[in-house]
Amino acid sequence: MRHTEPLRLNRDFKRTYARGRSLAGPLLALYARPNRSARTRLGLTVGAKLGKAVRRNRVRRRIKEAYRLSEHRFRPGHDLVVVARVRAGGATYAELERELLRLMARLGLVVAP
RNA sequence: CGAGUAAGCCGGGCAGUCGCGUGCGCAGCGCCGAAAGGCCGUGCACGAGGAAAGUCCGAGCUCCAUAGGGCAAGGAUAACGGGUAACGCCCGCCGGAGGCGACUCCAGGAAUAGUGCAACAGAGAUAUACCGCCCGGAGGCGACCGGCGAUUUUGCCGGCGGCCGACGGGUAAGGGUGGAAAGGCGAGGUAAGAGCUCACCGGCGCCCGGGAGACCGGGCGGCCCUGUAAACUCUAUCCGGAGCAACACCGCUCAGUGGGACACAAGGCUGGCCCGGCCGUCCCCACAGGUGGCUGGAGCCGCGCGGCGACGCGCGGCCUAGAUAGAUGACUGUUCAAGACAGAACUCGGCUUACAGACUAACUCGCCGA
RNA sequence: GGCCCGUUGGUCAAGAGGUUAAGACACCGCCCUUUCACGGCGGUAACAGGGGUUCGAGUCCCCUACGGGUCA
Repeated sequence: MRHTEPLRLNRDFKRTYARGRSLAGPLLALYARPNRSARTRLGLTVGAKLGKAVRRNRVRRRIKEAYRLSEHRFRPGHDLVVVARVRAGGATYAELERELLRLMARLGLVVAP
C-alpha cells in the first residue's frame, strides 16, 4: 500500500491498545493513536476464535482490501489496529467495508471529500 | 438392469479491471536508518494441497555429548520372504477370523523360564468334592413267615426281602455357576466311574517328504498341560540428545521500548483560556535490529526393459512458491454436473484424520435377453 | 512452526483393571427457628467423543475434539 506500512511489533500493538482511542462495532474493533509521522501503520488481529487458517486469511484479506480501496481518504500519521470480532468470520466483504468506513469516520480519521 | 467389491486419477474452467509476493531486466541516485540494511516506479515470468492438517513414525541437515566400543536403565517393533536411504511404511506369501462371492480384517513372538491377577456367581478357579452315583456299614423303621410264652391285646428269638442311615471308602459321567471347570464325541469297560482301553477329530513331541521360508502333507509315539503379556517379564532386532524459534554471520550496545505501580502533583507539548488529549523523573517486571540457513531434490514427466508386485535399471525432456505480522483478495461477465475439506513456513518418505462431486479401467453376485 | 501436559455432577476435585464411581461447595425438599442464617436428614446430577485389548475399561492402547503450558 502506498502510504501505509504494517504494524509489526507486539509492543506497538500494546501501546496502541493502552494509549489509543478505540471504538467497536459488531464485526470489528478499531484502535487509533497518532504516531507523529507522515505515515500510517496498520495492524490486523484475527484471532483463532474466528475459525481455521483459511477463514482467518479470508477475513484478514478482505479487511486489507477494504482499507486499501479507501486509503486515500484517511487522515495519515496514525497507528491503527483493526481487531476482527467473532461475527466477522461469517461476514461478507460489503459488510466489513461498511463497518470499517463507519468506524474510521466516527474517530474523525476520514478527510471530507 | 440392479446390488456390491476394490484400485487409480482429478478436485471448477475461461475472460476483464484494480491490488499483493518472489525472480530477472530497466530507471531516478530520490527517500528511511547511527549502521548492517531497507523503501518507492515500471516491463516480463512464476506464485499453496491431496491432504499444505494432526505431529503418529522414518530420514536428510545443524548444534551439543561421546570419540575403537561395551554394559545397565529407558523406549520402540514382533509370522515369513522381499522392496527401500530408512521406517512401526509398502508388496508378495503363510496362518487365523468374516463373507454365497469379488474381497476384507488381524499389536500375528513366547503362558512347560518365572511372578502376578481372575471381582461377582459357583461345591470348587489352578486347583476342588457340595449334591449326586457306587461299595461297605454301627444302628433304626415297619410288613410277612416260623418257633416259644400267655386268656386276648401283645412280648421275645430267628429268617426273608424292602426302606432310612451316622460313619468309612471309591468316583469325576451328571447338576448348575462362570469368560474359563481338568481335551471333544461315540463305543468298550466297570460296583459306579475315569484316555482306563479303542476309532475319529483338536493340541503336543519325533521322523519322512515338499517349499527360499513362515508353513503344508503323511507316519509314529505317548500325553492332554485355563485365560491374560495394549500385567510384570523373557526372547530377537533397533535406538546418544535436541531441534531451523536448530545454527552461522553482520551490526548496535550503559541507551531504547512495553506493562505495572506512583500520580494527575512538579515540569514539558497542543491550545488565547478552561476542559480534554499526548509525554513524563524515581521503583518493579518483561522485551530487543539485520542477513544467511531457504529450496535443484532419495525431484517431476514421458518412453523402453526386468519383476506376480512393491520397485529397480536405461534413455530423453523439465525447473515447478520461498514469505518473515507472513504474498491468491475485491468487483464483474460467461459457462457447467453450481464448486467439499481446506492455506506452504527447513526439506523429503510414509501413516492417520477431514472431504461436495467428476472421470477411467477391473472384478463379484442376482435377474432378463441372445 | 517445534516440544510437552490435561479433560470425572453447575464448580473444586479423589479414584490407578472388579459389584451401585468418593468427598466438599452449590441446587432442590423436609426438620429446627417467630423468620433468616447456622445446624440436621434426604435427594437430583458426571467419567470429552469414537474404536480396540480384556470375562470385565473412568483406569491400558489408538484416533478425533477441546483446553493449557513452554521455546525467540
